[in-house]
Amino acid sequence: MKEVETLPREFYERAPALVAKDLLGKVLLRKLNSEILSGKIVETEAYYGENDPASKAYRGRKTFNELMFMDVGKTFIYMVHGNWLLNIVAHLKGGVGAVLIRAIEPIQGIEIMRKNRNVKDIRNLANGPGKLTKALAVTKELNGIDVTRRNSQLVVVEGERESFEVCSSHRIGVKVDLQQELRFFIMGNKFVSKFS
DNA sequence: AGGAAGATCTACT
DNA sequence: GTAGATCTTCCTA
Repeated sequence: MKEVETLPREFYERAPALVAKDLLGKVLLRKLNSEILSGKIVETEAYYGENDPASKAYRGRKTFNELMFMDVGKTFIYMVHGNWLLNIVAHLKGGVGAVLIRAIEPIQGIEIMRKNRNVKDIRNLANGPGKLTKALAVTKELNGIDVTRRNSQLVVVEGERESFEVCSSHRIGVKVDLQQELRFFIMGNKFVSKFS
């Protein structure tokens, strides 16, 4: 079997907004027992630190959010409204931040995702941050794992070479958003949670 | 102990 | 398409 190259750690050592934008089109790969589930990342959001009221790191470093202050390229997973949300830590050296993965386009293991989600429609499998984690069986157990390590249960790899247009908007569901638009998605992709 | 939280599902118009 | 109930941690009092 051909080895897939994960994205290098340096990829995540940049401003969260840049990383969020560049993660579009990459492939999220979940190894579950002997099965492989994967999907193309089509929607992301960037979160910062103490200047970002919507960020979990807004009120400073705590035990539950310290991953956002630490090594880039690791997962940061937490529960909101009964859903696990998957972030990848990304920031400049010494900075704070993470990128929320909001939606993927299923590629491999679609039947398993259907089972995990209990829905038929492919478009409805992973077109939202909580749906995607359920489809890929991502929970707090995977918190803090390194997505740049080839043998992690969750990794991010390079996708197909293809061109697409990136759109941006304000982040979804946040009470107080920043002026800058920090949500990014692939224009016209059917698996984006919502447009506008 | 209580409530807020980056959401989702269901049941309607 | 929209509104409302409900999902389950973890924070803050």
